Amino acid sequence: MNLVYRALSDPTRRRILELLRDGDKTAGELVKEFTHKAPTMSRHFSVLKAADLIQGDKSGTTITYRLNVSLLEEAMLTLLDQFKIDTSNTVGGQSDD
Amino acid sequence: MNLVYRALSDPTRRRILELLRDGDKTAGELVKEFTHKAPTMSRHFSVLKAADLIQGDKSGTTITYRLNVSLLEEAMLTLLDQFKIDTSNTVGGQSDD
DNA sequence: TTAATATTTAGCTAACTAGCTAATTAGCCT
DNA sequence: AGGCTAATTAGCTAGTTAGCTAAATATTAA
Repeated sequence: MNLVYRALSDPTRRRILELLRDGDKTAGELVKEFTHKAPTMSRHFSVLKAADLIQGDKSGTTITYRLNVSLLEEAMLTLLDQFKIDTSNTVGGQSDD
Repeated sequence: MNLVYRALSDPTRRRILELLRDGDKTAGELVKEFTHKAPTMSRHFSVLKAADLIQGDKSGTTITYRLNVSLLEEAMLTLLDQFKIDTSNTVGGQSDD
């Protein structure tokens, strides 16, 4: 869980996750969306992978990254639960406590 | 918002927030709950204050810290929203855009 | 095998962070 | 004023992190 917090603590990594919400992207496509150099982005990818928030599928020389939606959701909900926050007053939420 | 992520990225600070969920506590009371020295804890308090997650009320020589529940909730919900997570379908849900 | 491309790893630096001790500020009490 | 307590600020160190360039790895194409 700590890896998830660490992963989310960087704005570049949060932006990567947002971009992947709109569909899978290759490492190169993601790099183009930022001003950072490829090696810098690569390390961000591995931090996200370590937290299990994304997953990379290698095909030939390109790696396509995919958001691990369920794990991100789970992480978020665990986070909410940790602070006992009731989501019933938001989009589609239901009370349970 | 970045300050919130930064604040949440440290386990000691998350634990402080959890403790404050159960009621207000003075700086000294919080210090006793950890093995860290007072100055270390004090800096954690100021990080949490900078993110507006807690609030300190000084009365005499003691400072009572209180969780800023609504801001924590808001931060969490903004977080969920950023990743377009629907809290009604919990884990393994469907996409919606 | 050589070249080209996609991506990562290695190795560096500057900036940041969390911990510490010592010193400081501020209020209370006699 | 002087001492006591609560808490913070100052200043240090060790460890971590995010950025870079250069080098390595791996795959495809000629």
